[in-house]
Amino acid sequence: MASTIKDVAKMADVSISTVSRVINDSKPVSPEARRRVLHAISVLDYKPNEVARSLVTKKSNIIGVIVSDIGNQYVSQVLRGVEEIGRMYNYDILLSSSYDDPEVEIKFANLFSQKQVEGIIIISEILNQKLLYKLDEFKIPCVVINRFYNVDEAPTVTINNKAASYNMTDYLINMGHKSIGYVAMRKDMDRTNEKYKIRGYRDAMRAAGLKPSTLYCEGLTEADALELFEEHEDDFRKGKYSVLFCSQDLMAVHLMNVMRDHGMEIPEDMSFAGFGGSTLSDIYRPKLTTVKEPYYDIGAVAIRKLFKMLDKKNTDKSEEMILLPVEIIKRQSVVDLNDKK
Amino acid sequence: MASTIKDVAKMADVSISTVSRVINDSKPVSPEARRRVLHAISVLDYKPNEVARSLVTKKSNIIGVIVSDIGNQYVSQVLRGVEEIGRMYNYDILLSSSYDDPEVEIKFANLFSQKQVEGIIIISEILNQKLLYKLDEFKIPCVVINRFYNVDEAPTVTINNKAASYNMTDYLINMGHKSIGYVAMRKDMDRTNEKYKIRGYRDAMRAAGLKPSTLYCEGLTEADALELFEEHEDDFRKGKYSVLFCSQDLMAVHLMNVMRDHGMEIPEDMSFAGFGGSTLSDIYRPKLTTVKEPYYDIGAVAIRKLFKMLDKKNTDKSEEMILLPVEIIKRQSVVDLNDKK
DNA sequence: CTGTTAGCGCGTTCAC
DNA sequence: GTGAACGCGCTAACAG
Repeated sequence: MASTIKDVAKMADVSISTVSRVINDSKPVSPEARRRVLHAISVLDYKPNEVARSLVTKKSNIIGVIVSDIGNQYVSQVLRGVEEIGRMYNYDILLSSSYDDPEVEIKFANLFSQKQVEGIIIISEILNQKLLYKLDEFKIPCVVINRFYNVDEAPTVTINNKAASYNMTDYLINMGHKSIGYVAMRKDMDRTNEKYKIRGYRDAMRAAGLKPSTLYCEGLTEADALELFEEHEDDFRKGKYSVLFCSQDLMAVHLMNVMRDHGMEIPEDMSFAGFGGSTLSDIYRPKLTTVKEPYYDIGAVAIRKLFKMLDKKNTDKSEEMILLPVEIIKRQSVVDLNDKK
Repeated sequence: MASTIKDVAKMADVSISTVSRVINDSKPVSPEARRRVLHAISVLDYKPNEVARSLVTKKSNIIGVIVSDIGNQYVSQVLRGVEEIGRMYNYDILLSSSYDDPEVEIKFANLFSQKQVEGIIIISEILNQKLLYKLDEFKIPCVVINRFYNVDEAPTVTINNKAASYNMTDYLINMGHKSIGYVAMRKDMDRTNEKYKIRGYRDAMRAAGLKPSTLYCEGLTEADALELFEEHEDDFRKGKYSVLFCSQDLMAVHLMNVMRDHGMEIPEDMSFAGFGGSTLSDIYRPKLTTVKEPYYDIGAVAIRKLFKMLDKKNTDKSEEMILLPVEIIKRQSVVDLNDKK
């Protein structure tokens, strides 16, 4: 059995209050007593029981994080930021993967509240209103990180999808491209931030007097890419598009693969731009021009926001949305048509 | 303020003991009393405070996981297994990234022990004897997951690196390759499991009457790959090797990139095999033949082992090593030389 | 400066 | 079957 505050008190021949005082440095203690306590602590290798402490102080120093899937690259990058900043403030992370099941998320919220977490961060693709409602009911502060949805019920950290998409499109135009196709996920349309990305693309095209054209893809698998390719093969061969701007890096890579499999040269026959800034975009050849999302920063900002809410629980009720800047990474997957003139 | 057991007792007009009994189903309670308690619980939306509970039962239902870097693909895949199985047993995961700093790992071990975690899983590249010693001192059960080191001080879950490497080499030989080069990380040699991989390769080569040849690479970056290429360019051009078996997928991919950049055709001029089974290996073209490590299973088995240790703390002191089977994934990066005959 | 006391919320004797 | 009382390990008044 580990030693308790009592053991220390006994050995140092003081009361437990005095021990508590030197541990927390909460009240003045005579040098002599402090010395004896410190000595006893080191001899007994005493470490305060945080559970008992939490019970009385009502501070667990734990943040609950509910993610869709920890195995997801995007999620783990964000989590990195959350974890590191949390650590700076002496907070631990209680982690759970919901696999995007709303009911499971609610179950976790319950569990976490029972474990007395002080706040919760949600990294999820789905929008779980019921969960937010529940958290509000529990009075547990909460910050949402979501690539897809805009949430009004809680502070959210994300990027300005529309501006990012606008800027990338603008860049492509500056590279001399006029026939720019946008590849979007069909299943994510309407309900998600995808629509903001598309809007940015369309706005940029129209501002340049060009005609936007969107292709829809069912999912993120290679098969989905193949399907999209076959559907539009004629257009691709005829050179209807000089570049495809894909709403996700992975889709761009799959499409490049498929086109190559069908004898097209990349980027000569078709330029590509992605969205995300995944490590894959840097490893693949040609290196993919893409919109780099600041994953780490998103996590870091989110937990900082959470701490702020913890501080002044009453005042800062601003359920704002924090938008982080993105970076357009210019690589070889986009050919400069200006050179050809 | 959330309601407590007292509130429930008051409303149900029973003592807190009775409430506790129906919650834990620990002792018989009259149907009538139970009904009233249940009703009060639902009305008050009462949920037991797990912190208070832990304090008295000495069971936190929390497992601490110390990882090198949660942003690492390998780590997050393993964590998935840990998390999911942990959940099945109603355990939560307290997560922290050490970034491979031994001192930080020890700090976490202390923190975790103060938070009364019941066990700890370590997913790290480094071998931290001091940490293991400390955990032993705390009497906190611990399982180690390590791709590189063999640990004797605690149960370890890993794969049979030597056998895996042997089998892959054997496969390459069967594909008609005779001049098989092995690419290893220099910095990981000797101290790590890398040596087992090399041994497997060498044994397989010798068993087939072939001469092993190892090339050393400094690290995992593209620059490292380039350096290795330049160092051995002559050999590569002269066809000294028909295939390179790389100790990590990423290195294989970087090397393929570099060789292509220098005008070589892959896999025509050089076949490639990797180790890891990363998602990248399936996305890259040509798809990479590789040894697929069962990341999820490794995590799942590790936490199961931990639970076993928690069960019968005294009996199961076996500090064994659990080896999981791997799979050789045959893809297009290795050409079949037998066809050419 | 210090020790005594009263809880925090809950599980668990031990009498009734 | 049930409730009163104690204690888990600790912090926070409260007197002194």
